[in-house]
Amino acid sequence: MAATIKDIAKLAHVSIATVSRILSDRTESHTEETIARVRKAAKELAYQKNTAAIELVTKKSNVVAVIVSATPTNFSNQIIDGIQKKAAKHHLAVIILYAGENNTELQRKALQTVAERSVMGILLLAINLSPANLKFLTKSTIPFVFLALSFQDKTIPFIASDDFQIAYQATNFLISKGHRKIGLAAADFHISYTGYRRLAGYQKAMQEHQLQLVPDWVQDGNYSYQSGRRAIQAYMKNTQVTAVIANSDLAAMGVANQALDFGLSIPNDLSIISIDGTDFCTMFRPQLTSMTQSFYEMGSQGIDCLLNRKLSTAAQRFTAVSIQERESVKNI
Amino acid sequence: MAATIKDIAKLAHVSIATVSRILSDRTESHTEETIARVRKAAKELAYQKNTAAIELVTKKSNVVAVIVSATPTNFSNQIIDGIQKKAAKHHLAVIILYAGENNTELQRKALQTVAERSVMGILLLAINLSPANLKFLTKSTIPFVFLALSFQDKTIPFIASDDFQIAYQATNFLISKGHRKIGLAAADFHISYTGYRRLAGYQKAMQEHQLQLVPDWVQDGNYSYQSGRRAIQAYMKNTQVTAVIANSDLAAMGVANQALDFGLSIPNDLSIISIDGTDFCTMFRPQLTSMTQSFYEMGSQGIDCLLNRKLSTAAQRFTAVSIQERESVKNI
DNA sequence: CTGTTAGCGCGTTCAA
DNA sequence: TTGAACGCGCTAACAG
Repeated sequence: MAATIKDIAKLAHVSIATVSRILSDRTESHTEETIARVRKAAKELAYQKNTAAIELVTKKSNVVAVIVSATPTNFSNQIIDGIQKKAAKHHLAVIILYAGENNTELQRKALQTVAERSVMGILLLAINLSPANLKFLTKSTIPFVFLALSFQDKTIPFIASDDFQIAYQATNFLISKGHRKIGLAAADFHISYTGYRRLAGYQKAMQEHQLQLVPDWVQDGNYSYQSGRRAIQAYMKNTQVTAVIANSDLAAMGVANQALDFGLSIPNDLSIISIDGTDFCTMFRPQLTSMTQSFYEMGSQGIDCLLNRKLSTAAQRFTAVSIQERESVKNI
Repeated sequence: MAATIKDIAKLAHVSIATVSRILSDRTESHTEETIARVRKAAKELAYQKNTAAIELVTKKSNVVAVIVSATPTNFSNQIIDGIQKKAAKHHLAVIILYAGENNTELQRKALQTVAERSVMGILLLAINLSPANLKFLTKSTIPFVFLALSFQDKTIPFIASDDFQIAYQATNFLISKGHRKIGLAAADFHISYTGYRRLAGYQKAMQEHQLQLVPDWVQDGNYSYQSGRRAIQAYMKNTQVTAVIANSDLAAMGVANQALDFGLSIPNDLSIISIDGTDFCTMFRPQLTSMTQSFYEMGSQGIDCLLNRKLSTAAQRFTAVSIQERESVKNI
């Protein structure tokens, strides 16, 4: 079977303690000759260290767990990319677990899995934890940070965009283009803090410009493609809206396609600004103007945060958002 | 710190062996009363089992590792979904590791990570392993299966679509619609077995119909959006092609957009059939006709395969492909 | 029905 | 500079 340090010790005629030291690069006080002999033996036996044993004795782990939702978002890849790159720099291994979409059971299972493995930290990508699961997490002593999701609670660490600002700026942008009747589509305004804040940002901008707030212009959803379609289906009874803020790129595509299906032209009949700014914005026609979030940065900072955390500081950070003008918003 | 079975034993006034048995549901020979007492104590201490310790002694693991490439494909989610569902049924935990795109270094690192953890199996999603890494994997005694990628070598287990058939059927479909000048775009025909087989299927179909094989109609690439665009850029010098087979949905979108940018209409001026059939086919306009692969099924069967493998049987299975007619192919 | 004991593979004192 | 011995938390015989 797999070789152990004991085998190496035997082959190299040294003690296991010596092997242990040398293989973990604690070579300060060892003969060049011994070191070489041990290394050679290790290679010969194709030695693979047993992480379970190491973690058992050191009570440490160098893997960070990323929990992602199977949600219809597509920015996860960018975040994971950021996580991956930064983690590699610090010699951390990263494992990813799926937790379904608002599935308490699956969330619990994922949390359980990582807790049993005593990972060094947990990154939660756009995961809306149930209260019970959140409590489980906070009690677990494992450092964690939420990514791409913000909280009102000051004790929960997160790295995300300022959702109020996103919607506020998007609305102002549309207003600056001459729009007065602006829809807000496909977010869970009454469920998540994210949705709540975006609604607030939108309302603030509208009010600051003495613009009418029509309830029907705000269409609930879950950031999905279908949510986007449904928003336009609802607007149809009320074609006054000249521009809509879609709460995800996927939703924006749904909005656009349903509008197209209704015979509307974009952006001539309807302007769209999308929130996220992933690659799909340029792959769709017309190319989607977007409020672009710094997903890569979120992932990268997530690792930093885990590394620096002394188990007490609850860091809450906002990453930059910027507006990318493409083809889906028209000056009217 | 975290409670151990020793703590529970003390609290419940039993031995650690009893605790161990009860907590792992080996309750056959235990008093209802003891069981209750132990369970209560465990709950009280918020006991979390230490997986590292368990794996150390049992030399078993119930986690399967999935290695995915950061490649510009988008079907991974479907495969992972299939893996997840089937794994849950068997009480397996799944962890996912990224291995970059044809990055030997990252591949090695991912392989190393899972080898050190002695997972119970490895699923490789569309990963083109370097020869050295493949050798490392085969020597490791850990069961593995490639997903969405086939091999000529009969000893390498995989579950994938029959790439020859995919291209053969796609080509025949186009021919049945009246097309004679058919392009094949955006695969790595001279690098991967997948590309090689698809090229062969295409050529076979063309030849069977006495159709001309024009080298320029076959455009190399890497399944990416940009590959798709480049193919059309190349065709421009040679506008004879009336239909193209795009080797991925992303590539198909690239093909379509570049054609659009050149002023072509789809499918009037150019028909497109896409290989993959993910959600993007219906989110794109015109909706993409596709050769749809059974990705979910691949993931699901991948777990079965791992479970049934006696470390010797090299299973090679093909999953179904079907053609979904949508809007991007025109009868001429 | 339950307890005792011996490791699993490794890092870490403490001596030598 | 090196080695012997202990223990991390747990399971698996083997007693009783």
